[in-house]
Amino acid sequence: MFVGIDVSASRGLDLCVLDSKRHVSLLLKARDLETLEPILRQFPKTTTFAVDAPSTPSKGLVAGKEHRVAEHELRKLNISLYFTPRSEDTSPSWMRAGFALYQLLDSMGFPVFGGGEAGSGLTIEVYPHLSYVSLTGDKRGSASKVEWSRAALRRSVHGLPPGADQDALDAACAALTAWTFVNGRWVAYGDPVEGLIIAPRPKTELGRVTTTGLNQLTLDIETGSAPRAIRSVQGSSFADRVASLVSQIPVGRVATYGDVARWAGNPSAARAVGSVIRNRQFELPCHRVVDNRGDPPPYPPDAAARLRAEGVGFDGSRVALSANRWQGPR
DNA sequence: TCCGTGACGCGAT
DNA sequence: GATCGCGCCACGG
Repeated sequence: MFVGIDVSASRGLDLCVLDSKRHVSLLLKARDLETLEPILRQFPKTTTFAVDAPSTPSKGLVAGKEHRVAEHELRKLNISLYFTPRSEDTSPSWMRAGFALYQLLDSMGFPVFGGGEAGSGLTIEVYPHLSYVSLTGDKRGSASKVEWSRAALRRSVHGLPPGADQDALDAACAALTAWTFVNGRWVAYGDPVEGLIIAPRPKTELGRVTTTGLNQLTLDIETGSAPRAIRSVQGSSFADRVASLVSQIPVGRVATYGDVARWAGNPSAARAVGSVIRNRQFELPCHRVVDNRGDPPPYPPDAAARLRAEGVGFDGSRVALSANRWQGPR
């Protein structure tokens, strides 16, 4: 289940629920958080929430600026958005309402996604305007904002009431973005420390950051290096990220191709991970990367024996994944 | 460019 | 389970 929430101080909160087929199953407005809370508590643990509001105040990672890394990156792509101040107290009321919402969701067991593995049971920050741009590939032509929004959602969201206003559309857009997140069709902007903004993966390239963005950030997490305002290693390729990740799998642990793909920032590129590893087989501990069922790789020929020697537990000819799977960088 | 190629993953049978 | 089909995607020729 995918829940999008549009936060506004004056007009209240709009909530949209999408099922796995992206059909609107619920669309409502709530006056405030107290009104919404009992409804939120009814969603199952596998729900993914998407909130249209900043998840955290700025921490000053962008040198000399107040706004967050995500806002800095998006502005470079010509997408304007709210600037989040350094302190919660100086934030506008709708932002404070948003912070409270994230806090509530966290207490209910839906923490904010901070990099790493995408999936359900999380809360993501979204920015509907950005999602519309990703979906349509344009920056809104002559159409009015509502028309543009509705058109952007038409192909992807089913059962949207014709009378839906901008806030409702934004909530639906947020829910759709949650769907793309769980289904591996997303990109992230920003820095995990200052909040990641998730958007559907654009059909047309918005800018270089979209493709190199996530992994860079994943690498920053994994190396434990201090977060940088703007990732400096522009050149790091998917292959480099894969190599870096594989080389970090500890002795006695394994990862799946899919795991590596997710950590490298491209959840659906498991297959490509295989080809990258093959190209660099001699420089990597590639016996520690197994497939989804735990079958060891074809190279090196003694992969299984090596894993046993490292203490990895087996179930027949397959690695017992649940007990030996590496949890990933940080 | 464009196109074929896998050390994948998932759902259906 | 075991297989199969099909979608995915970074690479390289």
